Amino acid sequence: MPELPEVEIVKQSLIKKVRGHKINEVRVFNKNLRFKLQNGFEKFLKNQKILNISRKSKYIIFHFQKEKFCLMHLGMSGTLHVINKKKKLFTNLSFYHSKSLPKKHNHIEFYISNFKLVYNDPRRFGFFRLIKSKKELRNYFKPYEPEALDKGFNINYLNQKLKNKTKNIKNLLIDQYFVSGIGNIYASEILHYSKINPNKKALKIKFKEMKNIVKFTNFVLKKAIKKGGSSIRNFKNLKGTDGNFQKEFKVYNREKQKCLREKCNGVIKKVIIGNRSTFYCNICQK
DNA sequence: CCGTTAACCTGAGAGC
DNA sequence: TGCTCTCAGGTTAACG
Repeated sequence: MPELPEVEIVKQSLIKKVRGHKINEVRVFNKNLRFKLQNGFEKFLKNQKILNISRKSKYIIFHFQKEKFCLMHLGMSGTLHVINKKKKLFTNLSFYHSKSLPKKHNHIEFYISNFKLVYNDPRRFGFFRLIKSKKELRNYFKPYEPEALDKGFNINYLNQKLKNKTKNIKNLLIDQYFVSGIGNIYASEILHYSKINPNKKALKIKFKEMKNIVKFTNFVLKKAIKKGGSSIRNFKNLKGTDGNFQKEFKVYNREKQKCLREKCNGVIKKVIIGNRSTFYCNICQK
């Protein structure tokens, strides 16, 4: 479920909670996630000190000593829960939250200091990947350049790349190999700010519209981070409180409601593009 | 090579 | 209550 802003909030929470700590033990209950956990997963992580946690597009990166890393992708339903050893303190500290400690779908437990970090994922679309060198890390993320917030995602990049693309701009924005970090919610939001119809062919995008895509991608994603991400189901931060950006959606989940653009009398439409729900105003998005 | 579709999974919520 | 149906913030193999 999380897109770049939500993953960023998870990263910030993890830094506060686990940076500098050692992983004492790892227990795996189900290794069949989106991809099967690599052999020796537990052994690789045991006794590793977590030097830092960073984020690239929708990935969390755990940094260990001797240039070892572990990537974590939350897929659609991956959540992390901090559980203190005394059971009564179990529920509050969760990066994603459920009203009580999830009983099902706890697939991995990381024993850290005096608590455990639990990876829960009902749909099992999330995955982990062990990385054994800086070079391997660089290579892994090469196809995901540029990230939406990188300087490389700029007007020149779009100008060069869009002219031979026949597919629609909305599908292109959520294509992680074109630009990484944008998902289904923020693609609709960015295109509304940019006044571009999501069905518009990429090669028909004008120079001025490209400028808007760059500008509003930055604007929307950064504002979403500032607001703590979007909580439309159960996304919570470390303190167990909601993000607030869902209150600022211009189009997402607003089918049949009035367009919020000033002086626009449009009504938000919902269409399916590439199997995903897409929201837009057919008056001000051309 | 490119673009599109279906598949991978489970659970929440709507409608009846 | 309970059944059936649709939908979900992601990724990618397979197809034409």
